[in-house]
Amino acid sequence: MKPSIKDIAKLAGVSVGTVSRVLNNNPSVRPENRMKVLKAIAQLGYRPNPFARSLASKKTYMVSIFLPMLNSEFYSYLFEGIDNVLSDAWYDSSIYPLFSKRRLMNYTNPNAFPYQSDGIMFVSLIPEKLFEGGHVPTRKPVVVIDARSEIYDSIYVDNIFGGYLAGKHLLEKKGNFILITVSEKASPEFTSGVFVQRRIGFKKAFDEAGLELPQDNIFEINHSFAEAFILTRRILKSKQFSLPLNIFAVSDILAMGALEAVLERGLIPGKDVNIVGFDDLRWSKKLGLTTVRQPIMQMGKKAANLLLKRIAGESFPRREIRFKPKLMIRRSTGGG
Amino acid sequence: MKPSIKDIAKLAGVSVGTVSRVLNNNPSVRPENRMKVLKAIAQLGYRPNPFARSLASKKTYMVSIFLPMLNSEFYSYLFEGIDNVLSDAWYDSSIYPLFSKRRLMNYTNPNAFPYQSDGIMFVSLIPEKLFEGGHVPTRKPVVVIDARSEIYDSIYVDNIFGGYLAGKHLLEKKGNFILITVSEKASPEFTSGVFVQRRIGFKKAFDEAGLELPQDNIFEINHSFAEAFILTRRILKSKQFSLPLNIFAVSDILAMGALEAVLERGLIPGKDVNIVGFDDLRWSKKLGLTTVRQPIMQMGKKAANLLLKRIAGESFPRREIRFKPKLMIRRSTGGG
DNA sequence: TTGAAAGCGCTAACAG
DNA sequence: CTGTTAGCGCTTTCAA
Repeated sequence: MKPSIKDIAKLAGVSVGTVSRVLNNNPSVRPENRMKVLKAIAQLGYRPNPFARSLASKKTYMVSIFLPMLNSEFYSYLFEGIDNVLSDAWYDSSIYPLFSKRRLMNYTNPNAFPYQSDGIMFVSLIPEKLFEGGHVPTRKPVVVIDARSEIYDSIYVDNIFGGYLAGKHLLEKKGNFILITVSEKASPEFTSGVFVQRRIGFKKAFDEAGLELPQDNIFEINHSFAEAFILTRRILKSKQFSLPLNIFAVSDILAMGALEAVLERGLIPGKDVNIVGFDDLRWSKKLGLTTVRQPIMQMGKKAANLLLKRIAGESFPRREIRFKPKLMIRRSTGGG
Repeated sequence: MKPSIKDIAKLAGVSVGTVSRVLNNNPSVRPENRMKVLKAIAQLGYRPNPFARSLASKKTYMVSIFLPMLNSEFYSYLFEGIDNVLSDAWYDSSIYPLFSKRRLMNYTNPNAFPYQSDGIMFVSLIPEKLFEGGHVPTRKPVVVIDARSEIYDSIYVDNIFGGYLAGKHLLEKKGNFILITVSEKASPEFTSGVFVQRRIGFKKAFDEAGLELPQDNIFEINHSFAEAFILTRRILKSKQFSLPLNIFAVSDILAMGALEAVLERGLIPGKDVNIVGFDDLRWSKKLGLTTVRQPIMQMGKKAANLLLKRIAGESFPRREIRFKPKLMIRRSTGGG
């Protein structure tokens, strides 16, 4: 059987109290005893049982991360940022995908597993929309990423401004304007509203220019490369809009789909059709996609640091950190 | 403070033993008492503390899933399958991404968090390569998915056969043959070898046909849409190979990149260039990509069921389940 | 600086 | 069927 703290105490010839103290870096242990304990630990390959530990101490050195889904590069970067700072602080993290009512039900219970962690992160999810009463059913610190919360600390990019940047840039071009966005109506609780905000910003640029974006020029689809591709192909085929065409797709995934359709028709991106995306994923640069960059990894780091502070018990007013996005001009709108 | 089992016992006027019994659906509780307990539970909104529970019972009703990364659609489907059957059995699951030595280090400790779960899954990872000694540092049941293990139960698709199917199909075409594959040398421990196997199968088709695939026709890149795009563009531009060209890309992601490059050059997929991918992700069909289909969700379900059996203590020889992949012929090779 | 002992919240004999 | 009680493996007073 696995050795317990008692075995270590016995082998080291000290009490369990002392072993516990060296385990917790309590300075009041005679160096001599500390050595004995450490030796015994090494000898038996002992590792403390985290559940027992946290049952007694109320600490887990764990952070739980809730995400709406797993299949976007966005979350890889974000996680990388989060994990970097968490690891430095000797925290581990685990991920809980949240994409259905059924899954959500599990997390309605204040004693659900994820809430045993010292801190919780919600990514691209708004707790207020998820739980009745608007609160996450836990007293542990919560920070929200890639979405704005009224109750919890939140870290996100200024999506309205991002949409605005995209609009301003495209409005320098001639031709027809099209917005490809994502319908968030199907399961609004699992959605953060970022797409709506990008759209608002985009429209704002039009307002400023005294122009209007007709309803017919706005297309709502699911968030997938393929749907954007199909849609754009249909648009180009139908000749419903004359060229040049200027497309703002509310994410790089969508922009890529649009770009592919443009290429398929033998049209020239940046000339016949201008395309702007949002995110600046790793491949966007390589594909020459003009896009609105989010500092994804930094957001992750910032969020992790903030959560760590809350866990440490630091008390300060709810913090809301809004990053400024940046327009990256590339070939898909005739840039470098 | 949160109510504990004692509070329930007191309020219901029974002992903690009885409360525990109703919590665990032990039939030997008088219905009358059961009702009292249930009522008290509802009244105080009581939920048992999972750590205390598992400390005493050695059970967690949790499964830990290790993945190499998060950004592929493949894992979404797989997780969906897994989660379906796990949820039915009242199990919850959490995900631990494994992509760096540093992260791996955490999981070298037999008392690490993920190993407190009742069962462990490794996806696209080979435990034998990950841990010294070749064993996962736990006695909990382990099942391996999307990779073959010599020690643990494993569920995967016959990648060699899949590659073979792709080869056979392409060999019906005229012209030059190209293989786009993924280099797994950079961090071999975090890799399962599926790409190598697909390549082996592909070569086998050539062997059978008495043909050879020259080294110059094989390209190794990272697993990304963009790299496949860039590579294919370069190949097409250089005119190093005359058309028609027949490309097998070892994943749909890569195949998509290749397809995009083909379109960009104004060439016709299925005529000038034939492309075959691997996976059959959701959008592959929409894009008309010929590909080798893996029954991803079924694999997830199968794996979860197997793990559940192991958790239940069923003892049977190590099981190895190999699914047969299926070729889906579409426009990218001139199909429907 | 240390050991003894009382929990943390629960399960699982055991006796009745 | 039920109450009592001894743990699970650890932390944290409290004295000494």
